[in-house]
Formats: sequence, C-alpha cells, structure tokens
Amino acid sequence: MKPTLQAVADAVGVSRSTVSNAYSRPDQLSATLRERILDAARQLGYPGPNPTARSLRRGFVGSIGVLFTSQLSYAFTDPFAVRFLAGVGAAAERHGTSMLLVPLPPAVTDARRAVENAAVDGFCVYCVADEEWALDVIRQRGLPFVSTAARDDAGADERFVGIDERAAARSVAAHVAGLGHRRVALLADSVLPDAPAGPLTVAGVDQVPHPTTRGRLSGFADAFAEVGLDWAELTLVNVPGNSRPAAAAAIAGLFDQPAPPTAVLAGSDVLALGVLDALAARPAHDRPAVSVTGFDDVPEAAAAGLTTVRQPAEEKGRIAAELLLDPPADAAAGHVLLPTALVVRSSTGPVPRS
Amino acid sequence: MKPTLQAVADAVGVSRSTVSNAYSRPDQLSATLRERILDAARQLGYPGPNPTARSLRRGFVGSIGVLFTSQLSYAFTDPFAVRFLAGVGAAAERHGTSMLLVPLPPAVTDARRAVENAAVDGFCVYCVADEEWALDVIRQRGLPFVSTAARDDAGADERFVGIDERAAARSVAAHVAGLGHRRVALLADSVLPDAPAGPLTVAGVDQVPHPTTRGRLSGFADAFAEVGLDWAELTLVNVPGNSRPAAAAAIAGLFDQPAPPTAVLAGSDVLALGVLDALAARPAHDRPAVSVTGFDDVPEAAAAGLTTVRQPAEEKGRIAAELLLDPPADAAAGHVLLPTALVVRSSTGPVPRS
DNA sequence: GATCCAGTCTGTATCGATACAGAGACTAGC
DNA sequence: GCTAGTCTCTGTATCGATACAGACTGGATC
Repeated sequence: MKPTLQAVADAVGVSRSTVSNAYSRPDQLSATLRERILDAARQLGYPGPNPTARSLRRGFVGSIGVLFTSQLSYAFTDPFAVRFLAGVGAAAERHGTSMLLVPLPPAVTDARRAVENAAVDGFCVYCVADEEWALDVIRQRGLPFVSTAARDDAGADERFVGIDERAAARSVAAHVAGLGHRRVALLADSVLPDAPAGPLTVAGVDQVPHPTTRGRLSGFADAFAEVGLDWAELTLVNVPGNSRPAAAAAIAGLFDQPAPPTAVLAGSDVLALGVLDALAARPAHDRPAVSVTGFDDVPEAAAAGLTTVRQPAEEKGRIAAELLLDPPADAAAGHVLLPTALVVRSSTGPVPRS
Repeated sequence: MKPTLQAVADAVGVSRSTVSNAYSRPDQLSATLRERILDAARQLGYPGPNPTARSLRRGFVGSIGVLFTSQLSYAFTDPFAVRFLAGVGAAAERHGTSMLLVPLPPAVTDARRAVENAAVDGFCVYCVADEEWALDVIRQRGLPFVSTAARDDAGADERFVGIDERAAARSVAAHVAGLGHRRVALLADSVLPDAPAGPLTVAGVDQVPHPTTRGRLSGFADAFAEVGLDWAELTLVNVPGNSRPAAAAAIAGLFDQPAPPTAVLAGSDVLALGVLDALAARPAHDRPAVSVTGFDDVPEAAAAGLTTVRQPAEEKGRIAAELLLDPPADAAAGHVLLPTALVVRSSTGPVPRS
C-alpha cells in the first residue's frame, strides 16, 4: 500500500496539517521543515496528496467535462468537433484544468448515470442531438455549463456560445437561389428521430426537433421563400448520422429521378462532402452538374472546393471553456454569438441549361 | 447547498447505508423501499452520490488519463494523434470509462504536479518527446500505464503497444534507395532538444535521444547503408515541432543548394506534407522533382499521394486503452507490436536524370 | 513588564460517500 | 419447536486529505 500523508507526518514527527501545508501552502511553514518533510516523503515513496481526497475536501475537482450527446468516438470523426475540442483544450491549458471526455452509453438511463457520475466542475455541452435530458442532469447536480446550441427554453442565466444558425444558413441558400437554382434538395442529419435515410416529407420546418438542424433548415427555407419557393417544394433528405458515407447513401438515388435537384444544400460540410463522394462515384458521363454547399468550413472543405458557411470552430470551443472557467460577471456577456461568413468556392455554379 | 445522502436518509427515516444501496446495490433492499428512497431523493433534489466521495471510498475513479508529453492543443492538430484518441475513446466507451486529457504546463515541475494531481486509474502515455519524468511520476503514484514508444529501460512488466519503428522506416527507405536516390535528406522532429530548424550534424544516430525518432532514423540509415551510403553522407534536417509549416520552413533552403537532395524522407506524414507544401510554394519552373515519403499514413496522406508507412493509428489507441483497462494475465501479452505496411503512392519516383 | 504581532505548527471537525460485519424478522425443513 | 438460511436493513469504521481556529514562541514596541 502506498503511504498516506499521515505516514509522512508520523515519520517526520509533525501533524498531518503541516505535511498538507508543505504541499499546498508552502508559506505556512518554515522552508527547512518543508524540506525535511518533502525529503521524508520522497524516502517513503509518498506520491503526493491523493487527488480524489483533495477534491472531496476542497470541493472542486479541477477538470471540466465535455459532453457529446452521441458516441464519444463520433467526436473524433467529425472534423468540426475535433476543432472544437482543440479550442476547449487550449482554454483548459491556459487555466491548468483537465478535460474529461465522458462517453455516453446508448440507453438514456445509463447515459444519465454517466453524467451524474462524472467528476467535474462543469460541462461544455456540444450538442449533436437532443440533449435536454443531459442539461437536466447537470442542472440537478448544480454544476455550471455552457451549451453550444441555442435552445428554446434556455434560462437567461445560462451560458451559451454559438452562431445565428438561421441567418448563416440563409446566406448560403441565398447564394444558391441567386444562381438560379429552383430544384433544390436540403440534406440534414437526423431530421426526425429514427427517420429512414432518404427523402422525407415534413409538414413544416418547425416540426424538426433538433434546434440546430431546425435553425439551418429554416434559414435555407427563408432564402427560397424569398424567390417564391415554398417549403413543400423543397426536397428534404434525411441522413441518419453525420458522416460522409451516410450522406452519400442517402442522396445517391435522388439523381436518377425524373427531375433531379440541381443543387443540394447540406446541413454540414461532412454531409456535403458525402454528396460530392456520391457524385464522384458515378461514371463521368453520367455525373450531373449539381451545386453542393456545406456548413462549418472544416479544413477538408477548402481542398474539396466546397462552398460553405464558415463558423469559427476552435474559437467556439475556446470561448465555451472560457465562459465556463471564467464566467463573466455580466449575464449578457455569457451569451456569445460568433460571426459567420459565406465562403464561395467551386462546388456551386449557375443552373446548367440543358 | 445540495442535499447529501444523509439528508435523503433522514427524510425517509432509514440509514445512510440503505440510501447508498438504493443507488449502487439495488439488490440489497426491497424494491418498494428503493422506490420510496428515490422518490424522496427526487423531491429533495438530491443529485445522486457525489462522484468524488464515491471515488475516494471505492478506491478507483472510473477514468483513465491520456498524457501527451507536449501541449495538449497539439494533440488535436496532429491527425495521427486524433486517430489515436479516437481509438482510446472507442475502448473507453466499451468499458464505460471516461478519458481525462491532462494538459502539461511547460515547466517540468508544474507538469509533474499536473500528473500527480490527475484523478485517474491509469494512463495511456502518448509519447511526443522525452517522457521519462512522466513515467516516473506515474510509477511513483503506483498507477498502471501503457506507453506507446519503445523505451530502453522498459521493465518487463510494463505494458506497451507500438510498432517496430526501425523495420518500418527501413522499408520505406529501401523503396527510395531502390529507386536510385543517393542524395537524400532525412527530416525529423526534435532530433536534438533545442536544436535549430534546418540541417544538423549528428555524429551518429545513437546520439538522438527520443527513441521513436531514433528508431525511424536508424531504419532509414539501415536501408541506405545497404546500398553503401554512410550516415555521414545523409543530410539530417531538424524540425522543431511536428507541423507542416515548421517542416516547410526547415526544408525550404535545401533545394537551392549546389547538390540538392533528390529525396526527402520525413519522420512523419505531417512533416512530409510540409515538404510538399514547400515544394508547391515554388514557381512551377523552379520546382525540383523530389521524392518525398512520410510515416503513419494519416488520412490526408492518401489525398496528397504521399508514399508512406502505414501504422494503424486507431488500433494503437484502442489497444493501449484495452491493455490498461483489461490487463492480460500473461505479461508477454502486454507487449503488443502492430503491423506496418509500405504504401507506395505518387510522391516517390526514380531519380530524374539531368 | 505588559502588549502586540508575525511566524509556525497542532488538533479537531469535516468533505460525502461505501464496505463490511452483524442484527432482526421471516420462511423452511425436519 | 429448534436450527438454518434468506432478506432487509443498520451501525461503525474508513477512504485521504484540507480548513480553520487556536496554541506556542520569540522578538519588537511602548
């Protein structure tokens, strides 16, 4: 068994408090005694104060949780999520805080338990799907958190960092509409829970549960409404999961229909890249000239020439962690909207006249 | 203040133990009492057992640390590290364990403290630079760990997952040597601590402190020795930090020298991609036909047509975590060598005759 | 010579749970 | 009717530290 602080105290002949002070409050004892204590500790093989015991007594842990409301392994697959993590990491580094990545089991009961059991001082919640239950647990625990998806029921005091999803989506859709496209497909991840891959009819965009997806789809719809296109005239395509192959599979059939879309607006770059994959997979002579747009501007987008909306991924993570670790006194400052920018590249062009 | 387990016990009129059991050992009490307890807990707003207190009493935490002996933010920049993390994450997910990413302050004393204070049950050590001090701290704490770099002084009982760096490097170098290249530059990260960027003279490859770098350089040297080229005849180029821009900057000047290298063997794909960047940055008419090889086969390498050595990144992370979380009874099984494969793409070719 | 003070160190209470032995109550078996 | 065994639940000890109030020492101050 590893020696405890008590053992060191006994060896030196001082009280536990003094040994504790030798580690945590060097100004509370003389330098010589401190040296004697540290020497004895070294000799005994004392590894220093037990982090868990220390956390218990102190009342804080020194690490923040990052919650992906999805498989943890997904987080490392999505380049946007990776940049976000990098941002969180940079802020954590600055604050001398660790990051705890908590994998969530598929069953909600187990997932709740996982969030309840995480030894952290707060959470950055990266929203992939509906995360209301997770926020409930966190509130219940009385822990601070920062979320990255606008929610309908957000309390005024809840911290948030994100973008104006709707306006950003509108900007890229307006670009596409401006190019003359009127047969348009909108591609999004998990439009409705458990919906199958492929075209999907949804009465109105307000039926879409996930706020981020809803926001982006609304923005797309806004831009086309302005050129006289109804929601019902847009083709909505569901992708179960934000991945290139899933997107490619979901979109593939669409191009063989009678009046195929001339433009595909994807809810993320990953999905858009999947669409490009699907197109590239067709023989050159049978490859329709489709305009494709993404969302996020991940590193891969530039290489693929993807027209997209840029949002600062790393910044988002960094600010999320900063809001958590160093909360602004002013509640309004806890609500950060980041700028976005339309990035036009080669993946969009005018409607081919055929 | 949040209510404690005691408060719930008092409210229901049972002992603390029983409430504890209601959460952690449901089979130890009747279903009806358990329901009463959980109801009361809900009513009081009891958030469930405090994770820290539970860890202290139980003697384990339920999370593993991932240690990058470099800036944490670096980890998210290096695509190989990200794949490694994904693998660790997948294994952690399977075991219901969290991952703690511990940022290390630049000063070694502070870094030691950070490792001492991490509340984890063990470490996966991803070796970027010299990490002996970190392993010392972990040993001192009596925690299990898995390292990913072969070390000279590894105890027989210490777990490890990695590749035969030397043999793998040799395979790609043999390919280059086979193409006839004899004016060759070897590019590596942090060949010597604090060495400047650019060509560097090192008496022998055994002078290189970092085992991974040394292993790869040795492999390169092996292959060229076989075709009669001495270590001294190879140009060694140091890059301070494993990044594309750093590599580009370190190599840039080399191509303007009297007898420029016809091949550059990089110690990692990231460095190799940096070399390609440096070449691409030159005007087309002044762009030497240089063969470039990498190491790792990160996702970006395929797109760039980079000849490289593949090592299974995700697998490495997954196995590292598995070895930690589910240690094999047999000590020998704790030492895993992964397969590697030479991947020849378009970035290498025969020496241009001119 | 009393007072004050800064500098050191100690002792006790506490952080919030879980482990484990064991006490009662009840059912079974013979 | 007695022993054994099963279910529930309780009580005490313990995990390993830190906080905080206070005790002691030895000068400096007036």
